[in-house]
Amino acid sequence: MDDQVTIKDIAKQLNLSLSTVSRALRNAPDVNPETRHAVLELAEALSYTPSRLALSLKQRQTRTIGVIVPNLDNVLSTMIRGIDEAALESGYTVMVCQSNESYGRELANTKRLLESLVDGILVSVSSETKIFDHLQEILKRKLPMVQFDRSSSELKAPIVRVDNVSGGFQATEHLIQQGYRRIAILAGPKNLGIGKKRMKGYFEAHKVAKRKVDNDLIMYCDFSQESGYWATLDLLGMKKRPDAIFAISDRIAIGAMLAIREKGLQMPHDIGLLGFNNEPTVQLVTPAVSSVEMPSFELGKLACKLLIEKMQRHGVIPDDHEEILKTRLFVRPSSLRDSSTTLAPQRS
Amino acid sequence: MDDQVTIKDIAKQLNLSLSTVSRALRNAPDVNPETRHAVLELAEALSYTPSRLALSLKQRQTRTIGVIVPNLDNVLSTMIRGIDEAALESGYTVMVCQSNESYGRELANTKRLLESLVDGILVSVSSETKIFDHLQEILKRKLPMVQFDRSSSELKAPIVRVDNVSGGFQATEHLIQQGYRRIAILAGPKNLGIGKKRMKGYFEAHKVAKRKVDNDLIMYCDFSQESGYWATLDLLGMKKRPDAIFAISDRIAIGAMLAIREKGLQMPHDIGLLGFNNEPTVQLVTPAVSSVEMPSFELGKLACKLLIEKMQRHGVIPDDHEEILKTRLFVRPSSLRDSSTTLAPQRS
DNA sequence: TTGTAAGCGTTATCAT
DNA sequence: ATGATAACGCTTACAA
Repeated sequence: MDDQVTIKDIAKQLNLSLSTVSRALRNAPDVNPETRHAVLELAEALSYTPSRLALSLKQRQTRTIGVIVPNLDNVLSTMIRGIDEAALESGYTVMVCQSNESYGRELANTKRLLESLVDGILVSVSSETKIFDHLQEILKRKLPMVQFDRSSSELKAPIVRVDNVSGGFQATEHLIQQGYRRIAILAGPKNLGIGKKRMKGYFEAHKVAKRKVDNDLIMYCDFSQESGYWATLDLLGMKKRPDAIFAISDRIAIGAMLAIREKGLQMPHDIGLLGFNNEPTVQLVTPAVSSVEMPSFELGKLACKLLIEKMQRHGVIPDDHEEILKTRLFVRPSSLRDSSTTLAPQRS
Repeated sequence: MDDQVTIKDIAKQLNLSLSTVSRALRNAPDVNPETRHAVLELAEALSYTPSRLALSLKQRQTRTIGVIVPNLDNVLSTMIRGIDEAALESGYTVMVCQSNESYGRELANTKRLLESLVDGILVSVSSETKIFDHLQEILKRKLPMVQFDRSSSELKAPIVRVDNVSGGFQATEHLIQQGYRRIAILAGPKNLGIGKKRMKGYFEAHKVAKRKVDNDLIMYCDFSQESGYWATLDLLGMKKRPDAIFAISDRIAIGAMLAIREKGLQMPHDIGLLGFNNEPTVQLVTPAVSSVEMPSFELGKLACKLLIEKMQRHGVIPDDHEEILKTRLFVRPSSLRDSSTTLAPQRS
């Protein structure tokens, strides 16, 4: 196909041995300055590029990190930016595989990464994934792995995530403080850890405020806007409808907003609304929607750094290591009923 | 690091030669069924994974496609999904490098991909990139390359993009039909081809309608929401202010919307607004903003298919090949002043 | 300071 | 039907 320039070509033209050229190229100490100069010059002239393939095969490491994500939404894109940055800083290349929320694709991707001999893997588990065999296989091969954002306790690998319990607590506490009394939660898919944790915070906040939770106000749904919409219509159709809704993602919250609008209810007066992720969109709708922000960029960066540490200093990071980042609540008009409360600082 | 299971291990345990094992594994015709069976069984038991590295080195092809993108925004994420799908269908792996709109990063990424011996490259040029040396280098090495979405005529490589002139035309024509007379354009960065083309459509629509363009209504800006905001404030501060704004991206349009709101003007009555990309956000703001949609998923998929074709059948696709997809206008309340016009079909 | 040769995991060519 | 050997591009003892 393409005639790659190799060390051989340089050696031949300069009447040197392969080893000498190799050494010159890598600035080894024991090589004649003139020789080195000649080699470097010719390499430049031929626009020689070392073959990472050969190098990797030889050294049995690729300096590549595989990333498995369920999609490329706003939050994950930001995390990947963080991952990218950390990887670049340490001279690693990142290979992103996106499973489109499908178990089958995640399986295929994992296989690919395993074959490609990546040096380590960052994974955020697809919401659809219930079987972890393929990821267990990674561990079985002793390939360093770190979970980020969405994680599973079935996998014995370090986790970097936000404190979802605390995030759910912040959200619910705020709603309670605003005088809302029947706070519903749109909790996402029933089996998803992230949802369970945010819901735990929701319960804790109620407990601290000495309030009971009405179990009818707990609604499971998909992660889609559609699903948030339908779940909310259900909620609003109840005889004793909720006076506030905490959605565990902004996407779901937007769906809820559409349903609320359709029913002609006013936010924040008739009903309060609060989401999670603080995506740009929630600032633009009317009224702007309150949301819990997670430090996505930092989270990605940290996860990657942790993985690199794990890769380079084998065994230093225990498998049950958890790195937990704080969330931050952004209060906006959708949940601000009590005018005596001041708005939290907003992003520009 | 990790003790990979190789063909050698299998050969040793079965007292076979490497070649036989290799053949058995690949279902070669001339191998004893019993032998094959034994090999396959042991391979399974040891969870043997072929080394793509060794294979690639041998065959001088990686079955990997490198993708260079300026960022991972909504549009590009969707395109990448399309790319992914096409690649998967043909058994290729995709390696996405995101330059974060920075020339330096794009340079580093290109170098990496070149070293990694990808079989082909899909590139969407960063808006900041003015020097194309690194991409020229790709061509110089005869590495198959296809440009998608944002492209440069300086690069002699096929292009897959939408018809931006026609998109700009659709947008402007619609605004004219709605009775707007002073239509401003937020044209993005001055040197960007995509902006120039959409603006060309803007001029053509005026010409067809036999209207003059007031050059004061042409505003250049960044691709950011911020920039759209400030540019719009400028526009609205003019003595003869525009009565409609066509923004060449939704991000910019949202910025414009914020400025319009701030000035207390009503859409679509006082001023019309229309964006480009049809991102989910524009449907959610009030009023919902009209936008020109480009078929991002299909575009990515097509670009990838074209690249694969170019890789597999060398020389069949000429370097000046252009694949041009149609845009589609979604009319929403932000630009719907004339109530006799019906709304175009919306997405669910 | 430079050269020789073995090896990374695989396949292809030629023998047997 | 199976085996031996060279090769892909590079590094690295060891030797000169």
